[in-house]
Amino acid sequence: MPQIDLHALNPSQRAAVECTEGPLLVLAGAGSGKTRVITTRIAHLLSKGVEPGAIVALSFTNKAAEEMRTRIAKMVGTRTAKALVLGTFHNLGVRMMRQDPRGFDVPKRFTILDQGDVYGIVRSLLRELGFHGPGADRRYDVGAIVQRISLWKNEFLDEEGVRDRVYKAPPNDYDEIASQLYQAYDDRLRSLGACDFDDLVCRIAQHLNADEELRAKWVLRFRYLMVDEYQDTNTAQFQMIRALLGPEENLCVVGDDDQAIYGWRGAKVANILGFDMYFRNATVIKLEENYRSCPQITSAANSVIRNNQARHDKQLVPTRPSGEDVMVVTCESSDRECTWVCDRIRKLIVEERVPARKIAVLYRSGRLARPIEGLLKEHGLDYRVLGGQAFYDKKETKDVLAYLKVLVTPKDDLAVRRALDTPPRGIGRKTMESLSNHAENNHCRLIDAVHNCAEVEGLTTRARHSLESFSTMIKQASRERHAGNSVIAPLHGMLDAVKLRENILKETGSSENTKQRWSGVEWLFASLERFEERARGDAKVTWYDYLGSMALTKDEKDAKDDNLITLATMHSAKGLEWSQVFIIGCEDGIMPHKRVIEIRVNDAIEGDLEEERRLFYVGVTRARDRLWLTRGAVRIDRGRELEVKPSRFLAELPDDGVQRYDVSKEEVLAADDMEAMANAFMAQLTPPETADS
DNA sequence: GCTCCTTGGGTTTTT
DNA sequence: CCCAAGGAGC
Repeated sequence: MPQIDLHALNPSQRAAVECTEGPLLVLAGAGSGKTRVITTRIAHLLSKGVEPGAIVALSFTNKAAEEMRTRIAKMVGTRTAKALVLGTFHNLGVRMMRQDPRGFDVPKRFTILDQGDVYGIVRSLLRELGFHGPGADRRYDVGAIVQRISLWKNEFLDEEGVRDRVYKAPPNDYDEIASQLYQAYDDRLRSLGACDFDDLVCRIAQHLNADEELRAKWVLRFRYLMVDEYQDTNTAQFQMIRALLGPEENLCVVGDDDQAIYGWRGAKVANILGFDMYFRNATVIKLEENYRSCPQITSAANSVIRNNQARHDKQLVPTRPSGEDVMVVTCESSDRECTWVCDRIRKLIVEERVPARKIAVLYRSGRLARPIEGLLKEHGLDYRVLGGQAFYDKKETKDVLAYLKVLVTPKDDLAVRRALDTPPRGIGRKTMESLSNHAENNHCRLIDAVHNCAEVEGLTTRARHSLESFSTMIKQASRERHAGNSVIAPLHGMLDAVKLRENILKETGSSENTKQRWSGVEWLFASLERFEERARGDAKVTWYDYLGSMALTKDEKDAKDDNLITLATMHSAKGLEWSQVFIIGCEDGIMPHKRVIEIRVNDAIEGDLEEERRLFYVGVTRARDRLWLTRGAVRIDRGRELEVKPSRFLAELPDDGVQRYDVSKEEVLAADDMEAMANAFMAQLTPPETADS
């Protein structure tokens, strides 16, 4: 039995661990030991004899889930930890669908689309429906449409519901177009036999709610549910949880409404704000003791977040002794801000001997990182950048994966299409159209149309030749694969034949960039090899499993061990902490962001000032020991210079424990020092008649 | 069909 | 200023 040291916990933490029955809301302030409570609670359930397979713990990222598993494994052993149902919402969704495809109305072997696939589909629908392409009056932002479709889907709207909502709202091109695409998009996914990420949650919720028998089956299996980062759940996720809940309602949610920063992608703070209204018998436990930051920082955080209306009343109570004051630093320009911050970092590292890994620069938008990156490089300081662009998969990885899929799951039309597309081989829109027409008319897959290209109508000789050699290549590789019982050599062969590497080289230009890109491909091959090794030992492991897990996992090379300065958006900084933190660009228009203050047509969601404040709060609470909030009086934005006001959140900081500091004045002050000293000298000779009070 | 240039748009991101 | 997508011209 696991050894759990309950005495290492404070009273509220212990209460959260020991409250195992019925609905429980744990409001876990920043730095309050949340993960520890979750893991200990699971260990406690196990020690009471609950089957590991009956405990479900859901989180939002693979990383969070992984961390949970490692920490639990340390307490209860790897064996037991493995038996827990522990993962992301999407992960659990896939597992359930795989186990019972019929129940959830998906094909036996459905594919999972990632962001890039979805963009591609919406882009081609836009063209097919005449919104893009010849005769179109303007170009539309694909992302704005994808976002709408996703938001609507997560609210379980059908076509009619969407029309209703759009009809009621003020007229907006994007709502209009997205509503017209909504059904077509869903049809397209079904004809592809595919699910997007939203489906993995929505369909579970919908089918469990519609089918009591199906629901009963799953409810029997899962007896204790836990959800981490509950403030980030959306409507679909809430419905999924609710549907999995048995009559005992053993649901423990952990989160912090003050750190809800994903409203723009559909998260509903209302889920956590209204938890104790929805579950009337819910226990509510607040974890307010903060083990992370010094009192100056917690007090700054408290003082800012107090200004939000919609929140559970709570505070961060510091447990650490007094430290350094929070610094609010004003510079005359964004350039000066950049040099000042980098110089301060250099001093921290060189003079104060602070390890680089303890330092972070946080910002509202990725663009602000660039000048800092440049200057850090000049100083010879190494850094890593979190968040930013890498969110939809790297092109080259997806290309290689497409060729792999053509080999192992050739009925995947999207993969065939992608492989045909890259690198360019004289097959364009026209040819592609002829192929998919043929496939549709003959009720076959795209790959069959390629192999039978002799029968496809409307092809140029050139295109036909190109298709023939593609087809030969695939067949040859496929033979090799079966002969050698491995996919690696034939895959390499294909990639060499189409000169994919050379193509990447040509596209990227800079050689450093190319090296980096190709290293992603090498990583992929290494993972392929590991997989084949595993599959040889276990016949149940299939390519289908591998590809499914690829769609849901990223190649995150954890640079935790490297001693690097961190640059991060405040969004991607959530859940992390550093000893020394700089938050740059503390200006109105940047933070809060301009688009929150003034709404634009392609914004699907109304800007939320309170969410911006929460984001600032998240940034502030990342700091353990020292915090600098910096801004410029002038910002160089897209080549033009703009006068900017200080962030309105700076005015919400307390006077105690905060020092305001003007970089330009300090320089002036240095010059003025002489004069000040002279004055003091004079004052000594002729004391002032009145003293200020 | 491919390449280069124009055009328009620029917040945050996980699965 | 900097990037990506689409269209014109080859």
